[in-house]
Amino acid sequence: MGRGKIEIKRIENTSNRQVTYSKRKNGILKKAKEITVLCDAQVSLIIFGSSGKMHEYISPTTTLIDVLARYHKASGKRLWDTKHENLNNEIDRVKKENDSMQIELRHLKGEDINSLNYKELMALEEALDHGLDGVREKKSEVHRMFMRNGKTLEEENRELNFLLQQHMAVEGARNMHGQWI
Amino acid sequence: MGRGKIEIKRIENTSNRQVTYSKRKNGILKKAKEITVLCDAQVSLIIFGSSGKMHEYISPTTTLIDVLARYHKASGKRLWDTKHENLNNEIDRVKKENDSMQIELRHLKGEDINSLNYKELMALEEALDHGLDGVREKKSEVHRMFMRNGKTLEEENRELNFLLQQHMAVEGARNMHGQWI
DNA sequence: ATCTATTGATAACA
DNA sequence: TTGTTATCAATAGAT
Repeated sequence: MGRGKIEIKRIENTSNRQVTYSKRKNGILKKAKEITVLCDAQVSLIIFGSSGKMHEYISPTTTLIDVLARYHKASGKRLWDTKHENLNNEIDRVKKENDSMQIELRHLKGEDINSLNYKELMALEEALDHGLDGVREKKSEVHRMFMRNGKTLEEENRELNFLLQQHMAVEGARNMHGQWI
Repeated sequence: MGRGKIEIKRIENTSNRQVTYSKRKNGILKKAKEITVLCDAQVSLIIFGSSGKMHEYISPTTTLIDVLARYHKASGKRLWDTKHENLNNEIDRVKKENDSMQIELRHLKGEDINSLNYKELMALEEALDHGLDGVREKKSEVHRMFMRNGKTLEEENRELNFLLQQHMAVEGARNMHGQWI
């Protein structure tokens, strides 16, 4: 329905495609509104263009939620049950991860190790030893850092003391002067 | 667009309304398919006629679920109820738990401990020491158990050997008997 | 965006 | 419903 017939296949020219999208999108929205009014129909229309921008029309006599509820009833297809299920699966997945970490943590703290065999205990000991090495090394590193800083602070302290004494000396002189006048 | 122009308002004649509904419904579905193909669009179209019968079109490149997810993202409107929000909260909660355990685990393994202060490092060292004590104790306990079990096995072995010798003696006697007949 | 020659959709009718 | 067809509406290509 235009200056020439077109085949219904992807329009390769990008700008033509976008223009056609815009025109036809308006056309469909208009048709949706019309059938709503003319025929008491309820329409839910959601369109995403290739740019990703969304356009929608929901008959004013209903809501998307309501349409989806009716869709569910009419088609039997699950919509948010599926969503629901996915969320539950996600929770299960994360909780399992959680549990195994929980167990590993307990083991590293020496708890719940009755069920471990000798080999596992050896591996655990090794892991703890390794961790302890790292922590002790870092600890002494921090300690050294602290000592170095402590030295600096001591020096600063000395300097501040020196300045304070100078200051007090000057103040003392001023006060003496005041007394004399 | 027919033998006469019509106003866009509810068609009062029921059968006319139904005929128009049927034709226009087909028209919109066709348009939806066309824009999908021509313009790489994704369309979700759900129509309920006044009879209550549902018709739908979802672009084959997507699913209704996906469209609804994108709708949620694009419009910010919530489609899923409190239940789903609760599930999402649960996921967040568990994931946070996960993260903190992840961190604790790393610390116990001597990883990512640069950000810890001296006090924290001391606590960590203590925890590791304590864990190591527990593991070593259990290890030696298991070792002792094993040794004791080893002894038991040795005894069993001795018994089995004894039984076997008895058995062989009996079999040998039978065979000898057979030869004699 | 806007303009139109054409094609496409459809209202009335059968 | 389905089909036909005179008309109106949508739109492809051009500006």
